[in-house]
Amino acid sequence: MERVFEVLAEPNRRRILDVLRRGEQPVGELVDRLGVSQPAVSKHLRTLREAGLVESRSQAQRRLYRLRTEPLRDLDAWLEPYRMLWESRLDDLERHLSAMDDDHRNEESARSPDGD
Amino acid sequence: MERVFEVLAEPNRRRILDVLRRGEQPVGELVDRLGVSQPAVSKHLRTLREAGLVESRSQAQRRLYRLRTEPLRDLDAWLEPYRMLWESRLDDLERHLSAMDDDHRNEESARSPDGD
DNA sequence: ACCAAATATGCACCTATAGGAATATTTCTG
DNA sequence: CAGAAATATTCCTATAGGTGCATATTTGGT
Repeated sequence: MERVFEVLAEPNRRRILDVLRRGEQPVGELVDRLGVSQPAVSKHLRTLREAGLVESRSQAQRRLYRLRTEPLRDLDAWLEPYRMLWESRLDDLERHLSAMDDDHRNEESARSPDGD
Repeated sequence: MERVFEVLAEPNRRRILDVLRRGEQPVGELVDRLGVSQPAVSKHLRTLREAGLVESRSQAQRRLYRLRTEPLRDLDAWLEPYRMLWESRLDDLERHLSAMDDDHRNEESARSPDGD
């Protein structure tokens, strides 16, 4: 999980994934679309591959890269408990309460029933 | 978006968010639970705060921190187009096709109608 | 006002990483 | 096998980030 975040933190890598969302692409295509040097793209692809975010196959001298969704599913899974927070509007409630009167409150309303 | 990924890449910061999911907490509580030095926790909290992932209010000498879900919603939104890929099982299809015959395919099947 | 408690900040050190330029590697073509 | 096309790797440098330690800051109590 840590690695996935680190890898996705790089803007050009996210751009690569964006492009690959449209389908398999050779490296040169990515170089053209991103306007980044070929070595830089290759390095990012290596990083992405090692993180399992892309995979490649060879076609003559070219390497065709495509997306792998598995790590993104992990990310989605990581996000899930947080998603529940805003979907249940629990955070809205919290924010509302604290916005009303920030100084005089104590912590009663802040702790969920599931204390520890 | 970039910043959110960078900030979430740090394991201790994710652990902080995990704890805050249970409700507002003072810094000392986080220090105890994480087993990380107090200055380290404070710095992480600062980073999280600047990224909008937490907010704090003062209660006497303590600062109570709580989660902010907004950046996580952004992350969720970023993830959405990718989620569509695996939910529609499009990625399975791609992988299947390329597994069948890796060498003889050309790029017709790789490009989406929305070329650029 | 002074001391203690809780938290934040500054500094130094180390490690990881992105990018550029040059070069190595792989694979096709003839 | 030679040469070209496409991609990968290496070396270098600059920069950012995490941690520990010491210290500054804020706030409450008496």
